[in-house]
Amino acid sequence: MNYWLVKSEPHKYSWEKFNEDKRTFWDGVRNYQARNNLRDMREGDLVLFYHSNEGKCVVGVAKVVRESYQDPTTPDPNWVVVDLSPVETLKKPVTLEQIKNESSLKDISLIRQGRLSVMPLKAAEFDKILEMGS
DNA sequence: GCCAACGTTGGC
DNA sequence: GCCAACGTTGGC
Repeated sequence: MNYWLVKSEPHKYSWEKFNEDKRTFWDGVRNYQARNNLRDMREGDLVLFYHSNEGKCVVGVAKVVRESYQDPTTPDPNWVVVDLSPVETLKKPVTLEQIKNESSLKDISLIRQGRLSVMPLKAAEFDKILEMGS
């Protein structure tokens, strides 16, 4: 079981919309490192959902329901998507500021590599953020 | 809206 | 294969 964090701008695709849809394919990744992370996702892996720009907080947990396949929005075979479904909404969103202030989370990619939109998390980091959000 | 960070592209 | 130019992301 692996853990991940994905970013979405809420006005582009929000957690609320995701919960209405119940399932979505995660498209729009056009960065090789993020793409490689998508390809490493396995069915059942858990994924934190982060709102960038507006909110700047982790708002919920999703899970991988279909492993990577050709991005249906482009014929370019370089790009893939995965299918995700919502699992639960955090009682309290965990803000970027809280994460920055938490010493055990200072090494996560969200902070160290701000522009990456799909990143792996260690189990301890994932658990810590869930704990902060409950 | 600005700008820093950083990935990508293309000329040499 | 280096590196300057350029584009994109995302925090502020």
